Amino acid sequence: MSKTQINVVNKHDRTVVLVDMDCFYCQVEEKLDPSLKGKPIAVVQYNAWRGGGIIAVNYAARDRGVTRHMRGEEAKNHCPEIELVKVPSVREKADLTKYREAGKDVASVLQRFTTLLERASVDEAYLDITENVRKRFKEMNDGTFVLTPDKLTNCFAVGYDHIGDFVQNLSKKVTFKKGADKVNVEGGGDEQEKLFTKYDIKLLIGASIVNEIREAVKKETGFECSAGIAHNKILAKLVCGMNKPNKQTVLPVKNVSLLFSDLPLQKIKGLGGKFGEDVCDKLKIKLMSELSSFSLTELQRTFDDKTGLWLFQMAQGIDLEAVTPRFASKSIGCCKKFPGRNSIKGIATLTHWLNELATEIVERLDKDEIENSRVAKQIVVSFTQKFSTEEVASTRCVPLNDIDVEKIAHDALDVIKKNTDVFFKNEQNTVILNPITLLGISAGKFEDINQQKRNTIRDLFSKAITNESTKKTEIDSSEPVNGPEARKAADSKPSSIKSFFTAAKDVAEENNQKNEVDPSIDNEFDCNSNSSVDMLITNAAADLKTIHEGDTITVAADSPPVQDITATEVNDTMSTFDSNERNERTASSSVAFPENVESQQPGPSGQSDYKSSYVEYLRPDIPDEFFETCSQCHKKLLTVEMQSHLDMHLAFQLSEEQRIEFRSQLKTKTSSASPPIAKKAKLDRNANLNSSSSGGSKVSRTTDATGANGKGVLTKYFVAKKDEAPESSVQCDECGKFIPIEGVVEHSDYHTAKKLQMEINSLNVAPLVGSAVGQNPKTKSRTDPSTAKKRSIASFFKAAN
DNA sequence: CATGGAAAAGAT
DNA sequence: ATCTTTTC
Repeated sequence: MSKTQINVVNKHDRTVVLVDMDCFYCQVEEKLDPSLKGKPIAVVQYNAWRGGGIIAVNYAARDRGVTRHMRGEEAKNHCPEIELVKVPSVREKADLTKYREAGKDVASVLQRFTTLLERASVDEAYLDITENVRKRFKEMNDGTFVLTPDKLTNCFAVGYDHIGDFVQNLSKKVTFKKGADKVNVEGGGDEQEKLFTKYDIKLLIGASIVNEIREAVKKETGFECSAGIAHNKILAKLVCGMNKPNKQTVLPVKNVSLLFSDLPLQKIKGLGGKFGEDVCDKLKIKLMSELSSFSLTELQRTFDDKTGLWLFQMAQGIDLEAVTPRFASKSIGCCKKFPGRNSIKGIATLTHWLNELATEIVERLDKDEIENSRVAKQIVVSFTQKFSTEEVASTRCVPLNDIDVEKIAHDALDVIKKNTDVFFKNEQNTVILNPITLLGISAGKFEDINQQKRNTIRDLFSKAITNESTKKTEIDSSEPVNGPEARKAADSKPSSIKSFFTAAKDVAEENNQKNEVDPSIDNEFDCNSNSSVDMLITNAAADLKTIHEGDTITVAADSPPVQDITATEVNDTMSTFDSNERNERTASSSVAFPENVESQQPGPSGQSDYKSSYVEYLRPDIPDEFFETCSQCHKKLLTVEMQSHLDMHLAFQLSEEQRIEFRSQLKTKTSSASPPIAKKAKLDRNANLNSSSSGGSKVSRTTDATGANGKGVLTKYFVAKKDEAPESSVQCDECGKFIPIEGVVEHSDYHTAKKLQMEINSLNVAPLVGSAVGQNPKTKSRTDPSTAKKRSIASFFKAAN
């Protein structure tokens, strides 16, 4: 961490987890056939040719040198006793259904821990557990949770031989002081280092949560997984692979540079392909550590604006990409290759395979409609043709209105034919001139079923409805559109919903009264801050070195639980957001959550509401004396984070200057003249950061145009909210946010819908399914062992605190 | 002819 | 809308 350290907005605020199932397909097969347990196995598809292609290898077989990328026969050579499990073929095509189902089971368990779950693939998911960490911290202060060594089994910390060393290291630096509003870090070291320590505590607490998550996954699905715990997605992902299987790894902030010091650049997600190679070539480097010796300007000159910034940040371990909640995939597709002699040369063959593919997607779309209350509106047909020596890939889209095999297959054939001037070779129009080597059909552009109903109704009566009712419609539709959540509820169980609302409101009003009697926030700082967390950590550190499975170690029994620690104090202690995102403090005791205010207004979709407010997911409240005013933007900032903030201004200024220069260069050239780089992969991450020029209000006066797009996101970062704390608010038990009393019903609506949807999905609630979508006997009833633990709907609205 | 199938996301 | 890249 030398001079190149430029800190951009809150790089350590979040606690992000990547959960990755260990050799997932193998585990699925082992679960289905327990006799395979303990044996070396590999999952293969199409075992006709050379034993089939291996798509998964369990650890017993890996120990014998078997790897992916081998054919079944080679695997047998390395490990004669290996069991090659064949993935089932349906319609002469590999059928991955059981793995998808198993993946859903796992994700359903994960989803119980946070709604901020993003499925990255069939066996991987990102979780943002920032909020869970905050809650647990509160529990630790309350004495309701004790961080014992057994909560960190199978847990590793990058840079330490043993997780206990990490804990020990932390506990030496951290104490809680009476009346202090935040973690007190002692000893030498600058503010930055103290901040790091604070962030490490979050990671440690996160690790204990992840341990429980993985335990739940194992208990309820039988599957084992590994996890990475860090402050962002890329690091979580990176670190997840470091200890496997059935282990988890946390990445302490200050050890990022240690990790990068010998890390091949290609290991970073997004740099594994041609682009990563290009970066290495152009910069003449191999390791991540070498990347950090380039300035932002250099990187932006060598690549483009966005890419340069991304690389620059990545070199510091910064990745600001949000965990975007998504359970269901955005597209459903299938494809099949027909290599070499297998290429499709006749229309009959083509028709046949299009029908096979169409059959599969229809099957999957039907199921998807029931599970996710949505219908695809578009089909994308992909096909590759052989033109003598060259393979030419094409994709064409066609609108999708009814989910019908014949129709889809026909449309697909149609669009393929239309693609080439001369499609047929012979006069009978039966032989294809350019044989087809790949066929694919994929469905996407999903629309919510309930949303569709609303739309039709609105269309039908558009002339008749008043402005008022239009507004109402939009409010109703403010649920996530892309996500699986928050659907179907209103139509499938209206009466219940209504009673929930009533109950919710009652509870909320009650709670609000309580709230007003509560001691004010300002008084909280007078209460005795306990040292329990410190003790817990210290003791845990000491014990961790010698613990064994099953040991029970009680710590902090001597620290009396402190009752008066409030959420606010916890927030402050964990200081989760950059101060320029904070609200002005108000005289009232309520904490302002502007995103809640926004969410009650008619807006686009719940999804985008979420996205734009995501940076405000946590909104702590901190007394004024901890703030300073930034000389650049005049925003109030945490003193402790001022230096980082100023660095950020500098970074943005630099990036803006680059951009202006780049634009003026562009204008002098003709648009058609594309530099050789143009063909390169341009990884565009962090649109929000890039557009942040508008945030530096001082800097970007000249180029306000960019602001139009980026403003919505950026203002969240840079503009302090003005409105603020509703007089009376109540904390939502679900998400921890403070809801103005008059908005409780709408807010509850959102959670209720989510929960209902989850129940409908994960339990076999036949009546609900039947009434919402046409009865379908094929409806899969996945059993959810968590049923017993599931909370009652009513409890969602239990009074906060 | 040979990992193959699948999905996301960005560029244009 | 189509093509490309990346990843598992």
